[in-house]
Amino acid sequence: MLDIQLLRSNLPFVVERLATRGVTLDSGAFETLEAERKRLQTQTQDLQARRNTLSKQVGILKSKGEDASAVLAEVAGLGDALKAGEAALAELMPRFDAFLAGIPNLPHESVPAGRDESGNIEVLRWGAPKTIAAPRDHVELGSALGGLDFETAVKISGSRFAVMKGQIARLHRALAQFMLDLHTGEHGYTEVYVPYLVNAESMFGTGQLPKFEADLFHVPRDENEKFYLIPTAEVPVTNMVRGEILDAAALPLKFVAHTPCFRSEAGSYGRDTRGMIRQHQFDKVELVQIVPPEKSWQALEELTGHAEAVLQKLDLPYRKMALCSGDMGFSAAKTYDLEVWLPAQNAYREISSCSNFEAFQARRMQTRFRSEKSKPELVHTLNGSGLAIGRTLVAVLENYQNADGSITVPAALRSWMGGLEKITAA
RNA sequence: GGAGAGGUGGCAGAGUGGUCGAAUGUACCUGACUCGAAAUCAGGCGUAGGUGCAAGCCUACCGUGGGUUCGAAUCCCACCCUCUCCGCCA
Repeated sequence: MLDIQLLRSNLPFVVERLATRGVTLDSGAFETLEAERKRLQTQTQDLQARRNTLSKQVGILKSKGEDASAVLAEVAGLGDALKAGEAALAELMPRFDAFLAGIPNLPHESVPAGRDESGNIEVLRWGAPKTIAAPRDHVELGSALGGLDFETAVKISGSRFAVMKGQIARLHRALAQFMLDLHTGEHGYTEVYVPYLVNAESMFGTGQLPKFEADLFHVPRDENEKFYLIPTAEVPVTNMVRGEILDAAALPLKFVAHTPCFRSEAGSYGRDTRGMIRQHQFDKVELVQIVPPEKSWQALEELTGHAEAVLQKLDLPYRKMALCSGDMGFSAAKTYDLEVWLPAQNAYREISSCSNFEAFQARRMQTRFRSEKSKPELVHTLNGSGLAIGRTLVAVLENYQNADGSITVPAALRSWMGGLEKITAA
């Protein structure tokens, strides 16, 4: 959520920054809402103040045993105007809040302008893709090794799910273990285990609701309430601090979590239908940081570096992209995507997304910290995949394939694979 | 699933219709005393919003949402959560 004060004091600036995202803010609608809000609120609060004063007088008069009927008559005269004002406010404020909640974050000044992904800027390229003659894709490799089975997954659930078996399943698990140990051991993150079903307030806090309900899976709880399956650990982990006023000395908070992620992938029916690239369920190791505002830009660089370290230790070629204004997510002020080399696609594909949300999520969550003596101040939040495990598995299979269809186990993973150096057909 | 108890400020804990945003204790901040500290004493100390150049003034908030009333932390209704006991369960 944007700072309401910023919209009031500098609406043209907000309009201009949002335009770089391809978003047109209806400034006329805002000005109308704001004028109405101001009129109703001041008027209603004046009436409330009058009523409170008179009601106090009633109490004083009655305690003295005096007649209060004149005051009671006056306060009765306020009744209708007061009720009408309160009702009008109660009707207006949700519309006002909904308008505000639907506005995406403003891109940071360092974000390149652009309409779509073609405007993204490559800021770094690491590692040289190996030359692989006639590379096979992960579906072919995994199936031949007896470790990837999409047909069975279709029977159990439907499309966009996978079954893994044997050493491939173990490799998948090894990747998660490796990433968790790296981030906790070398990057200073605290491992957390969190719920996979969350409430609507949490989804609102990180910005998935109200705009992106269609991308989420829902689980009914009772007639009035439902849970949402998390689309990323960002949601439960970041919301751990929702509504909190943190001690300044406790910052930064750095959490890492390994969770499954569930996405309905509404609106992407034709894309990446083959293999494990785009699934309804996938595992991810997520990095989350809660930091003081002045530290967040440095933290974004560090956090992205932590995700890059995973790729480097696995010796997987990748490039780092600065997303342009038009390609960023709703809540982000700036995002780096890491894209890993996939030989069979002859392309770099997204494997991590690292963002600084500045105070956008913190304001929705009301997460603040108390710097010495001053008023509570909103924190900044960041997160990034470190990494998406399903896609990392794909990258390992395709980049480490051998001519005979076997897979060399990357050196960094062998201690989690019982020392195994090569995966061959069972 | 059944029975009971309870949700009030950072924490503990009063308050059951009226100058209550809320006693008291504790923690914390400032000052006094002290060579310094402890102890003691005095003062301060919730959040959000509105308005104002500012000092300030005003509004809302006692789990959440409704209701009764001139007036609700307090009364009524619904819901949520926590704890204890029983049952079941990994």
